[in-house]
Amino acid sequence: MATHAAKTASRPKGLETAKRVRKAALKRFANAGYAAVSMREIAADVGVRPGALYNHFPTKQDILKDLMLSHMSELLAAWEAAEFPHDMDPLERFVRFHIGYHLERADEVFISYMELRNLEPDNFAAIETERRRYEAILTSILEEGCAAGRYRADNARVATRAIIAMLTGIPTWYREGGRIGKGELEDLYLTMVRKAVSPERTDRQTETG
Amino acid sequence: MATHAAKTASRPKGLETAKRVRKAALKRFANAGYAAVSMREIAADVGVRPGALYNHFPTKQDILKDLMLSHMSELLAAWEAAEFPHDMDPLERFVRFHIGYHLERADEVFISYMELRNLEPDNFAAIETERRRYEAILTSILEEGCAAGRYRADNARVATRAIIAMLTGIPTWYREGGRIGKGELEDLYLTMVRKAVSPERTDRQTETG
DNA sequence: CTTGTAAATGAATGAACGTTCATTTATTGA
DNA sequence: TCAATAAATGAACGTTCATTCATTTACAAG
Repeated sequence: MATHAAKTASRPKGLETAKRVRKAALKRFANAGYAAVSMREIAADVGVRPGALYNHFPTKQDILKDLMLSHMSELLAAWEAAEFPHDMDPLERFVRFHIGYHLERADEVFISYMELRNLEPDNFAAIETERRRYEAILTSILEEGCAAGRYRADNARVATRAIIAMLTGIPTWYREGGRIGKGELEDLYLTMVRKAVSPERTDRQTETG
Repeated sequence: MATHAAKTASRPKGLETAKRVRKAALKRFANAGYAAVSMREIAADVGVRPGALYNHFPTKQDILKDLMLSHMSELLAAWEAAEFPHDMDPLERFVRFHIGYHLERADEVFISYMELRNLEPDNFAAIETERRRYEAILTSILEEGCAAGRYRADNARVATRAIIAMLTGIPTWYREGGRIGKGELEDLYLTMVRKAVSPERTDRQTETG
């Protein structure tokens, strides 16, 4: 019996096509949103007939799942592999890494938090697990820094979300080649993040009132 | 001649129906995304046949435009109308207002930055104008505070975006009735925001390196 | 009580959707 | 060289889509 669908490609040409499908879908999903992109559009980008896509991905949903899952695992792998000057403190490492990676992979990042609701429950849960793993990196950094008295965050989990939201918002407005350079951008955010979790008192306004 | 479409309703029953359409579309768009919601679903929620929707909105796109434009103008109006203790400083006013409003109107807020790409160019431009107006409020607060020496932000426009991204991220994870109360949440973020733009030096790590 | 018209119906439009599949074409290992 | 099968085709599947419109129903003003 010749099973028809869901058989993942294996020969070199097939792997090449699958890669082109991922690339085309990534761009389309990032620009128009998953629900607004048709398999026909992706096929046209790849230069293939719609039916051929099903030699490489069993469903449209699986393309999205593939993109999001591989993004999250590549994000975590990139953090593990990242190299920094030996005297750079952990918070600076995280901020610089996060900004750099999110600017490089803007489409993947965008999809991974815009299209969460288009994931079926199982796929959604898998992504959420990875996301929490990434957040836990920053939470640990903050907690250790607080324990050592270098930082002060009243609630490390909340601070984690605040910082990540702040950094992840960058690609929505920042454009390379504009007024602000990438290094300058990193410095600006690093300063704000450091101050936000600094141990120094700055709430004089409320006490003098 | 009986013109058929795009005639906005006027009688009491029609205004009532239009309101129900907005309400149903708001919930659906927020939960599933504009592109994934059908006019048939909205009509079913309202308790009406699909064709009847066109007595109140000329197209599906106009429903989205209506929701987003009225959200932005209501946001700005709410800021103008907001009342605070007379001795509360402007930054605290903004932070508390923003968090409170965004938690109250989570669906509207969510749509207004998730569905921007589903807006036709004219509608998109109109929304962007309002968004910039809102950002300008915070930028002014920061610039005046910096001039007075109460705050220090190396780049007020960047700080504005950082703070707004940080605050706007709250509704993606915060749930009322959970471990953290709304007042406590506001306090946590207020502390971080104040520190992030505080005039005090906190970059000892880089200097001792 | 009639009349104008707002509002809703019910059925239909053509187009687009994701997916299937018998078939053809291309490539590879034996 | 040839059988096995990966990969792509082209056409079709049933379904759903946003929208149109002639018709009916409901209501408010004269």
